[in-house]
Amino acid sequence: MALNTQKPQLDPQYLEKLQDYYSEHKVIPSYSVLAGLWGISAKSWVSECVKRFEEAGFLDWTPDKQLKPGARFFERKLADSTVQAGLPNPAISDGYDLITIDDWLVKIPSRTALVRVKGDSMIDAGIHEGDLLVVEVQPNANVGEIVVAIVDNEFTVKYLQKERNEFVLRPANKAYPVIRPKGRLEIFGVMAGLARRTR
Amino acid sequence: MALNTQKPQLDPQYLEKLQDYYSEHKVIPSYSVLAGLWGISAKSWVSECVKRFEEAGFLDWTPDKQLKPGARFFERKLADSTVQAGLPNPAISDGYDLITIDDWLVKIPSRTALVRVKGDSMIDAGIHEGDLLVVEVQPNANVGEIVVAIVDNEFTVKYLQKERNEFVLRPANKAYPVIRPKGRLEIFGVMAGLARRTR
DNA sequence: GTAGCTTCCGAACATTCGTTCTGTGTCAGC
DNA sequence: GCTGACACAGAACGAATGTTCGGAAGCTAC
Repeated sequence: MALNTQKPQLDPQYLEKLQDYYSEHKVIPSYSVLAGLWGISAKSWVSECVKRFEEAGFLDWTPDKQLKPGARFFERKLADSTVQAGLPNPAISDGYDLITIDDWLVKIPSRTALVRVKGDSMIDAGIHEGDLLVVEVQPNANVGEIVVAIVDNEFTVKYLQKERNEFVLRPANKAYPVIRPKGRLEIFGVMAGLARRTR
Repeated sequence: MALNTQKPQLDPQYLEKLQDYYSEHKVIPSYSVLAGLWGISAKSWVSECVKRFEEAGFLDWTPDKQLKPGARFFERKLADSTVQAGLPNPAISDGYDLITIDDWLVKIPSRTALVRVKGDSMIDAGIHEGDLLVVEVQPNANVGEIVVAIVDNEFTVKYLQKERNEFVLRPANKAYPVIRPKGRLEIFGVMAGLARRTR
């Protein structure tokens, strides 16, 4: 006997279609538009579905009672490589975790900044030009960490190292020289992750 | 004599308040809420201001005539990283503030999956073990693209290449061999980006 | 069978939406 | 002092919104 799941069913395709719509327009549509999007012809049924998505945490309401994305709206499925059984159909298998990329990358939102990477001086550390560096903003760092420092009023991403009791910035690319700052080394923050877009 | 600027004035504070509202709720509010937000007591005037923001490219309309963020909505005021003295406020990515990292990486949510990278066979492409690969799920790909293929019931990330009219999977690491699949090559999707956590 | 769910449709309805139109106060230019 | 912009307020109005309710199918269980 199957145990009572308690939760009413909700069509994952509905959520996907709404997510696609949102990612295109950056707005949640009205019930009548949603009806068209989902192939439903009764607003009353849309209302019911919305309620379920709300209870599941995918949708929410503004203080002004307008529909908005909920906490779990931006979750993505994480395909587990080991448990894959031949079938390329992702809809069926249950081997998915759901996570949001932002939550995974950013631990302390208030102290986190994003910096666009310029140049290829850190290529050997797998940091490419155009990457978005996730930086935890703090005024100091440990030797060996990848830091974002401010040199000549510009951001620089480098390894932090020590050389004869002085801090130096070492690139991860033999074509670039080690930077030995004259005065105090000004650190903007420490690398906590990165995001890259390739398509 | 000043030349006629043509463009009517529009209060930058209005835009900022709307951006703040949006970044909190991820939705554009109605005219009456906007009126409250802007300290205006006539919807007619809100309508006029919206028109101006629309003409300036900050707001736009969905095909269903709903108000939505325009192309320039996510622009940042130039708090440029290069001109910054001392402590910059989180000077982000070139003039643009992202809604979320997720939004930057994922274009079609319903066809996007995340795959955890195993091994270092793509290290020369800047793909490290443990990285989260953003994959657009599709059954075929172009030569030269980085694909996620299913080989022996496991996900493999490799370059897709052609060799004597046969598809092969080439790693980006000289220590690994080229994979020449026996039968049909089963492609799970194409790499669209990646996320890495280093801390 | 029939009883009880669940899924979905359709109409009715008050509320809210955005537009339009008129009116008021202020400032600039002549 | 008059005129014309411009920035806003306020009312009026049809259209669109989301909710409620009643009912028609379909499936399951007994």
